[in-house]
Amino acid sequence: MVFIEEVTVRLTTKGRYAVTAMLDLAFHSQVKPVTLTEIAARQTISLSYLEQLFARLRRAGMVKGVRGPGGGYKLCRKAGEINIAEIIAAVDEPLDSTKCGGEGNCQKGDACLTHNLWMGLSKQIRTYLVGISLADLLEKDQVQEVAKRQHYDAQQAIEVCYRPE
Amino acid sequence: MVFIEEVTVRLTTKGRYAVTAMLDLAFHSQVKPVTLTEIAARQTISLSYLEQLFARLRRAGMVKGVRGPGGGYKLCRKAGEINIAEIIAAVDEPLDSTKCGGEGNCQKGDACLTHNLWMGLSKQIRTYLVGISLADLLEKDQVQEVAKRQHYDAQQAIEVCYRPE
DNA sequence: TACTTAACCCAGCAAAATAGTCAACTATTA
DNA sequence: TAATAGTTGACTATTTTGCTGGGTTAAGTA
Repeated sequence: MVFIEEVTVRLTTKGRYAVTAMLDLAFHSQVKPVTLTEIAARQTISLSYLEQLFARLRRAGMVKGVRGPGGGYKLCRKAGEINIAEIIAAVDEPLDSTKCGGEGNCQKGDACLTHNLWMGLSKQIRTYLVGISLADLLEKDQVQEVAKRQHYDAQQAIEVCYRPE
Repeated sequence: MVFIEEVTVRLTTKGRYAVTAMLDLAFHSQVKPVTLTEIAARQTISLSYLEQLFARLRRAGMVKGVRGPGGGYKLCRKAGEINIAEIIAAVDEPLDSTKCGGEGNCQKGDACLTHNLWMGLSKQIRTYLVGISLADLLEKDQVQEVAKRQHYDAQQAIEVCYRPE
């Protein structure tokens, strides 16, 4: 299976709003749908801005809108099956970030070298965030464990070589 | 001991430029200082923008400028002692991110709950990035290969620019 | 000393992203 | 039918981004 991976992770206030809102939703929508008005009030985010964010989250298949009285938003999947990276990716524009798309025009190797280094790091960060779900965050105790485990894994992955002085 | 920790990590294009430039510097400044003009050319970042970024990196005590001919920038510390989180923190404005600074005005517990969840995650991400140094990135296997090839190119370029005495 | 180099500093500026308002719609429920 | 709440789009203000261009200052070199 081949994904066109979105390697570049941006972690802006926009993403923070989205994650915060999704956390709020995951926490409150277990009984009934949650209106954006409620989330807006609780998290002090403007309603219209939330509407924009949730339009994207909906198109990404992460939430479902229920119209009419008693309606609101609910999660399409379980909180454990929604990770942080996809929330951020849903609200952030792709912004391809590769000045030399793939290979082509980077004759000067140095540019591509550093470029690839950054892409590698970015991918690591992404992998890290993929490993954290909404449910992980809601169950605080687990979070710490998961975090430690993933930190270790990631470090292994890049073959850290700390030189003692 | 109490630190006023900068918990919120922003990962924007600005931070990417900074990390990319620092990687370039770490890679090339082992022999002599590297000019911003060189980095600008290699990484296709405007010189003036690099100047802004390096002004911050310098104030953060990560790089040192050497004036005059043969000058440029060099790292203040070893590449293994400079981590990604501090590079990003140096160029990004603090942007305190806490709407309820500490405790005060969050009577509604839900808001603070979600807020704390986010802060917890943000802190994890920060911890993750603190654990990755410039040296870690440079010491990846694939890098070394490319690096060897490029060392020749780089030398050529230097000999072209600077006439050997 | 004069010249060059390159860091350092600053004012401003266009484009983009951010965050939000307003208004009109549609689907659902009571 | 009326109220609710999602859906959509156009439009605005503010901030950030990335850059241009003009300097000044320190350190080498002829």
